Amino acid sequence: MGIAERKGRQRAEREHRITAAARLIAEGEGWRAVTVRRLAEEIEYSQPVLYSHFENRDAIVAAVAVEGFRDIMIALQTAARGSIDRRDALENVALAYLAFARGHPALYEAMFTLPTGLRFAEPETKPELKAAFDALAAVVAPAGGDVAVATETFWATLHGLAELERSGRIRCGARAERVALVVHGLLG
Amino acid sequence: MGIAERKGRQRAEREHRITAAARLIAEGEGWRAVTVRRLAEEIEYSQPVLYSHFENRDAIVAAVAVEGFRDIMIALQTAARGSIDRRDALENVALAYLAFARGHPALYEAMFTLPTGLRFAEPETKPELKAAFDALAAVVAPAGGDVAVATETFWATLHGLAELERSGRIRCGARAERVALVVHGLLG
DNA sequence: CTTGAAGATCTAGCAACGCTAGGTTATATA
DNA sequence: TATATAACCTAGCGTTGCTAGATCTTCAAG
Repeated sequence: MGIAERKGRQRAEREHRITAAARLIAEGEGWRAVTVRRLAEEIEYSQPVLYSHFENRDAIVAAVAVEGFRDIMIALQTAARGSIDRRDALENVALAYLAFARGHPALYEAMFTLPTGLRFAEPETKPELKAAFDALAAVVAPAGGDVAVATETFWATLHGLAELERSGRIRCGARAERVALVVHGLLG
Repeated sequence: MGIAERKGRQRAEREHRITAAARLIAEGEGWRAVTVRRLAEEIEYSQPVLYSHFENRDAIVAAVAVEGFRDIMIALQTAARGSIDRRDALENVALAYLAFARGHPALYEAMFTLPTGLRFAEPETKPELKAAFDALAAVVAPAGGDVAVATETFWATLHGLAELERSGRIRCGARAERVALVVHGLLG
């Protein structure tokens, strides 16, 4: 009776094709180009099929965002692993964070600025979000003091830098200096 | 021949009524409720009239955003003026910034996350944006070091804190601790 | 005062959007 | 082979941003 399993697998694969298409289109033409009609055409099904996978368009964006949190966690952990000391780790993680935001702007937009209903610090918080936060906390932790507060502040700084860089409101050329300043503030 | 002036004044006033209506609706029901039809109804003109004032809907959002930069500049200057020393000034300005974002979420959204084409550090940068940046720089400046870099970093941190608070991703209860940490990092 | 050009405004409509009701086809079970 | 169920599609509703073309108003020249 593996027939139900097969159906389940096919369904999951189709769902993945939806988010993959959304991500691809968004990265190439912006989220405005990601319409339900376009996605339906892309996966070669009619529109109502999408609504059997996701409650609405925002839920599709949210699904992509969750994928993004998985990706950024890996990027941050990799950056942390290849570091020699604490200062180096903080700097590498910060630069990796900014590089991620710059390298996948549409993905980052889904994660932070588009209206997905993703929450933190709540019962139904997705494990992917928690894991990404922990990846940051692991680098901040050795400072002593309140780790949660320090991690939140570090994260906010990185997010702000990423956003203001993306919107062209701070000079991209001064990135290294700003990161150095942030790391100095955290260590001093 | 004050007739042309009168027409100009009336036009300017009508334009202001558009942005005022947009701001009001956005603050009350979110930017999704701010449609061109709705605004037209609000000012009691037909839709095409709006397009004689603004190129498209985004330009209306951008106009509101510019108003927002004027407002936040005033808020920051006021906070700075009522401070006794540098540490106090930094803390007051930071808290005022976060309070502004929290108090006018739709306005702040227009300023930072909605797709207006507002740029900084470019020839056509609006004076309102520059002034708001300078209001921050004035508090950061006495630190020594590269003022521009320090201001950009301070601003990014505040923006990140505002955004992550708004989206419920960091605990609002720990706001004061985070601000204290930021100020400490800047002074140390 | 009339007339005609210029400007201001509106009506009506296009294409595209998110989303859904209801009918149709395919599939598994009896 | 018949039937119930699941899967899927067609067609359409209401709304959106935006615009072409018609209409009405204003003002200067004859």
